[in-house]
Amino acid sequence: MGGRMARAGRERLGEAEWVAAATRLLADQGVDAVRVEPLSAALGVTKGSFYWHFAHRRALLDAVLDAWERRATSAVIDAVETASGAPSGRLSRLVALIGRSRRAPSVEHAIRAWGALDPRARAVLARVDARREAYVRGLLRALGLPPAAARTRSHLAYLMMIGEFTWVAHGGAPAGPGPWRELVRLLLAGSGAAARAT
Amino acid sequence: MGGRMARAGRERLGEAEWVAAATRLLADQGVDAVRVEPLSAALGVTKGSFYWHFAHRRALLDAVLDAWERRATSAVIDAVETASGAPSGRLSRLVALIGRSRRAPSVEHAIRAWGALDPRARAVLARVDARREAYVRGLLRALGLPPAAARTRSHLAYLMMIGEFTWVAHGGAPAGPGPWRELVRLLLAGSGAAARAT
DNA sequence: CGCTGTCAATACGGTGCCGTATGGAAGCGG
DNA sequence: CCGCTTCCATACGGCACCGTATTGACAGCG
Repeated sequence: MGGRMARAGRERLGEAEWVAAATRLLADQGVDAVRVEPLSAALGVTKGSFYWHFAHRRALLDAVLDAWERRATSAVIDAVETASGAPSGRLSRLVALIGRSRRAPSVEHAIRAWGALDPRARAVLARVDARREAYVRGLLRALGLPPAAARTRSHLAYLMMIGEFTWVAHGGAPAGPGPWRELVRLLLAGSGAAARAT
Repeated sequence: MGGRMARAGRERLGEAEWVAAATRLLADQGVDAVRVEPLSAALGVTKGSFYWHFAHRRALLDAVLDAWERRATSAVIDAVETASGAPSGRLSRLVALIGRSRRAPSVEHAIRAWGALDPRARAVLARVDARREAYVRGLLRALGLPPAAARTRSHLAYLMMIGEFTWVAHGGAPAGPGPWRELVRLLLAGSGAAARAT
């Protein structure tokens, strides 16, 4: 049949490109949409290429999970950590970060939906969640909340963040800065540090 | 709508049974698992039966959405009517209701995941969410919160409920009564009604 | 310049599912 | 009994996708 005219200008693909494309597909069409043939078409190659890089579809999905776990655990916390200053500033900054960022929520939501079905996605989520929630709990402790309150409130805050991601994922309007500032105020209620939260 | 008698051994199926079975499948395997042939097998019939009741798969999915919307909205209304007494009691009762309920969270979470992909599921969610959130907002207003605070806090509370459903859907432990009581306290902080909240 | 490793195209068998067509079988009222 | 409606089985054509060869293009290196 017709020429495969050496696709002009296209570079050769590595595993990273496949994972990136798969993540994109995952974000806006869900796990079940990340299939090897459509994905190959999207990348402008055939699945003959795919099966050179991955043993099977599942291997790609696992690679997507791995990549996300690495990014999710480090990215946000690092961004906040490097921001200098007091815990209250970090908390506000962390919370504000939730509102911004355009693509991350949809990826995360897709993985959460996926986690309801797949044990491995579930395990990744468990690790990421534990880490992030522990971080928030530490901030609240540093801001003067007693251990019990820090624990329950950090969990409530984390649930809210999950809710926000889910909410915008199915079309809800992002909460905006106002509600998030209010959240910080509520979280610090009765801690003596409330007045100083920015 | 045909007769409604099904009792003994080999009962014939009506639209309701298909919707119920589809909802079950939706709850614990996601939308993409709601397929005609597996579903038929689960009901012990062939798809010849299915296509008598529904024009196509999509019609079944729409019926599932309709049924859920009716139940989801009436559940809130029931919570309103059943809980006698003061708004603070209603709020506590409503919040406590989130923790209990066994199957509802997984159905709701599945529909929320679905809503990220399908416009109709999205529309149903928008209506249900608007109703429920408006109800919470009304309670907060009745408890003495000014309009702006009632609005932002009801939204935060609603996000938290969504988060809880998602959380347990992928294996997280339910929050339990403690955090929910704490939530009520935080929501009413500075309203003058906080002390009277149960 | 051939060799070898890397990435990709083509072709194939197999599976699961959709939707249609058609022909009963079991219920009911005449 | 008949005939109509309701529910279900069987059989078929078609599509999308998985995973497996098998072969081809092209790079860098010896």
